Amino acid sequence: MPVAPYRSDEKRESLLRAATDLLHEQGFATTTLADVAGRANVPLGNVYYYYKTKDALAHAVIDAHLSALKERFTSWNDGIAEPHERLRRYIVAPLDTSDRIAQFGCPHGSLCQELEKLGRRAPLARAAARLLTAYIEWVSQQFLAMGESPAEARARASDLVAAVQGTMLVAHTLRSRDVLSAQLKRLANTLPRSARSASVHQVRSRA
Amino acid sequence: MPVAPYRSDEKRESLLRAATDLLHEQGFATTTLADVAGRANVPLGNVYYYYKTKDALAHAVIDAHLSALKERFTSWNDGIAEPHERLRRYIVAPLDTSDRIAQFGCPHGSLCQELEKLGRRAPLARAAARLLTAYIEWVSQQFLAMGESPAEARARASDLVAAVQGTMLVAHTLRSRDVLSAQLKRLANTLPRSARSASVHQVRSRA
DNA sequence: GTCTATAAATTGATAGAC
DNA sequence: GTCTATCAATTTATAGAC
Repeated sequence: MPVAPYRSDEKRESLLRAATDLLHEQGFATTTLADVAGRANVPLGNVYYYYKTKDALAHAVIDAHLSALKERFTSWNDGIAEPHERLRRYIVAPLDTSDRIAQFGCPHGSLCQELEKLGRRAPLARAAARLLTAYIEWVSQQFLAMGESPAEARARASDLVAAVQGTMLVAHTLRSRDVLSAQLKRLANTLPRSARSASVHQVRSRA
Repeated sequence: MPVAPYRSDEKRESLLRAATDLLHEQGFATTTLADVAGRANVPLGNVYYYYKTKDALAHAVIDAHLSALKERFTSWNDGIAEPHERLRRYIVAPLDTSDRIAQFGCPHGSLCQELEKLGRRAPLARAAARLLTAYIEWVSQQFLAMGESPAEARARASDLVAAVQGTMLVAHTLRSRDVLSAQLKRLANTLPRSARSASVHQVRSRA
């Protein structure tokens, strides 16, 4: 589906990358469009040609996060046979960028939390919430594939996503990569290999 | 230690209460001093007589949260004999205000997350972080009293606080009191009654 | 101590030349 | 499509009368 970007799309994507990083590092409220323009090496006035409002830019960031998330899920579904092992990979995934997560928190979770506070901009909050629900749905599918009942799978998924998110919050607040690492590893060890007679190899290639 | 408030302290406390509620509902960045003044029925200009800056007001809110937290810990230490039961009470405590937590998230955790983003106002972030560390320290003491080793107690405490915080984030994002309730109850059920030969009745009256 | 202006700074967004 | 200049609104903070 994605084609080679046109010349003008490069600028759009440069702005999107700058905004993605800045929303992670500084949050939505603190990040000004001048910040974004500056990091992307684009004059302030030109930002509005690509994104009509600040909200539209944030919305694009969230959409990009969601797309990337779904690609990761598809990749895990296709590349890892055991749902148990997929979940383990999900849990330890933050270790790939542990320094940034210790410094700035989870790029998805912190967006969810902050945007919920922006009362009149409810659409943005709803969009960010889809990031968390995407996690929960995918994790739930893995527990289903491990033989859990639908209700149990949903509950376990919600618990697990909460534990991962909470871990990132604590590690970020403590600014400690070590806490993040140790805690995620403990969390991975609590994973059951299967529920009862788990029918593995069931979910493939659906994010 | 607390004495009867003077007349002028009433206004100060009214502002503090308004700010506390608004920081929970709208976050720091979204809440204007005009909002606070309005909710406290105080003219905008008068706010600055009691709190020199917005940061000073937020700092007072955090200090008040921390004091309230420590009182709660002391109350639990003194009123509940079993550390295991103290932890259960900690876990289900959010159910006392489940509606507000489902709507606005954890008043402590969301402050931590948001204030971390305000780069140049680092002192505020550090102050908010003390809320989370206060939880972790108290929980750690309970695990110690249950016979865990210091290292294990610290790890378990970090895990438990993360799980509770993550649960509030997920429930808030899903805006679901039911998710909050069910998930916290499951979490409470994972509590061990003791480690090995737990020497209970050890920690009392120290927050 | 209280309150009404209003200053000063920031920032989202636009106009309009090129 | 690009970029400079600027508007308009918001908001922290202060001045100064009472």
